[in-house]
Amino acid sequence: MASPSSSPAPPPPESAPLDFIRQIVAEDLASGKHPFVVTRFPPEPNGYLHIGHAKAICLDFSLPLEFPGEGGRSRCHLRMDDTNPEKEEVEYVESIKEDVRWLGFDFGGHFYNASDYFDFFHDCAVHLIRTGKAYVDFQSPEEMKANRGTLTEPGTPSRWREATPDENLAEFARMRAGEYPDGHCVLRAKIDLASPNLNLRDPALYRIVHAEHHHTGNRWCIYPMYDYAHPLEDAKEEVTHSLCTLEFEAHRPLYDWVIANCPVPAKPRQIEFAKLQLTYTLISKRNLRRLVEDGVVDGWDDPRMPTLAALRRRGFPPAAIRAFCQLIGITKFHSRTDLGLLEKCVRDALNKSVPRYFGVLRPLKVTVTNWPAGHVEMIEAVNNPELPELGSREVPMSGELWIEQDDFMEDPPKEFFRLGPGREVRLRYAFNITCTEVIKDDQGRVVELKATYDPDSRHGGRKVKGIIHWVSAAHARAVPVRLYDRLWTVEEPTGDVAAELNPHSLETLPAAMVEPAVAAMAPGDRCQFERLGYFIADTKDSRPGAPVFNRIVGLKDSWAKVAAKK
RNA sequence: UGCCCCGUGGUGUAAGGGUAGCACAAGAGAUUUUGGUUCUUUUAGUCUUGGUUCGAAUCCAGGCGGGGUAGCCA
Repeated sequence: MASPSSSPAPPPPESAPLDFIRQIVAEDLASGKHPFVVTRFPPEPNGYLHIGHAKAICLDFSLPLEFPGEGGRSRCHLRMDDTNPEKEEVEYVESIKEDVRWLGFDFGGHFYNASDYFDFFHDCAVHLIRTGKAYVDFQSPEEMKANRGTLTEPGTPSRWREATPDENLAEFARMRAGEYPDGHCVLRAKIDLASPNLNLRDPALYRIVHAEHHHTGNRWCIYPMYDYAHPLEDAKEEVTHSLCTLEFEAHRPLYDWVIANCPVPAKPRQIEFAKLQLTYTLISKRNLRRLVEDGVVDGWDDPRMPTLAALRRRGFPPAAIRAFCQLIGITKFHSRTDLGLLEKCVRDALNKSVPRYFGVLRPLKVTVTNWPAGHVEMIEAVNNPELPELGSREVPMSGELWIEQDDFMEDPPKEFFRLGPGREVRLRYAFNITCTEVIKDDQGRVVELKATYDPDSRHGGRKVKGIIHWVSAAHARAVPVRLYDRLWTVEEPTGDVAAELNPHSLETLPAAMVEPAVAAMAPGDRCQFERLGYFIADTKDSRPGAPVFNRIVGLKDSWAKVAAKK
């Protein structure tokens, strides 16, 4: 399938100051604590990756590029954290791989599944039981919760807490053998029921789940909990720096406890950073799932979604997302980044890479009354003023044109530089025209303009302030265009669809008029429609010779700002 | 309510005892056959109160504010 081009992440510039995580990594390398670094990106295959994951991916995968270490052995693993058979599906695994590759990162042969370590987890559990550090608890979930205590009071021990290692070993074997139904008992760590950190009040290590696992099938009916499995996964892979988001901070003592009490080949260090939040955007998987299931959007890859699949389809270049992630930095405090910064990164990437064409979104007919009947003139137009090597093309010009409705005002203010009755503007790369007549329909709507052109203005002519784009009506091709806007109307959406959803997040224009060259664009091709914005031929809905366009992002529009002030 | 983490221009972030810097946004101007791009420029900040120090955004204490945390989710 055609997919908007990807490009590998280049080695990063060595100018930016180091964030606190990079400082730690640099120190660990300098001190000789580690000869090279190993990181990992460990998504749970239960949904699609989103822009928040991109922040983590860029961090995890950039570190080995920035700190190659001894013999260039630094690396980043891609690992499916698939310890919950009830939530995970194999189809997500492929989309996750695709998204990581699309972002420009290479995990080489370092693709792993936590479920490949199930035997190891089991052996460690047996070790914990033997050393008296874990026990099988038959309390119901409700009892366990009640006996966990409160924020101010310690928990009370389960009556199974003092069972002997042999008894626990036997019970754990029964759990594993499938002798008990779901929820009948759990394996718990024996740590400290009075700990001020609730995570240390004898946390569950294993639960019984009789469910088929997408990767291990029916081999297991007990599954490890995140807090137990994750440190073991990291240690197994000899990860040096295990980076995760802030909500796992309180879990770190448990992470360290597992590492300290199990026979592991390495001692990874967990470091937490703040997850990404964006204005006008809801990122959490739970919310995205709801939008999809409720039909608010048209699937996980609806271009209004913040999933990587959607951003790809929307036309965001991976390099822009990488640049964005580098710009926002890594910290430990909660913040919310301006969505405009992401869009700015997208514009920057596209400005310097993509050809320009003429396209008229909302066409208004202009008849040039003094144009020689039937005459067609080929006009040379530059493909990208930033990239002279992209050359130029010829655009046909005739006496009947489409221009943008927004480029005409019947009663324009003085700061409006475009067309109005009696006003003169330049048709970009072509001629100056002067509006001589405004034709309206029964309801008083402007339906056509008549104008005269200045034949001497082919390569200059009178200097005018307004320059507009245009398309020859006889040569124009009609294409569907979708204009996307932010999904939410408030800076910090809560997910209240009725109150906060942007009713104009998608506007579909069935027939925009574009110059002939545009019709030849292949799915995934991007361009700028001059003066309007950047567009991509949709990879899903385009047909050969009949592209359907998505607006990636609009151009900066300083006229809109002036107009808004009035 | 306990414990833990965190507070720097509007926003995102540097500086980790010695000139508060950068980017985005906003404003002004220049250039421009895209009201784009580019360039110049202006505005604007260390939560608070004490303490240590010749000197504190930085170290210490209290306060205030924000966040996390009591799944057999991750």
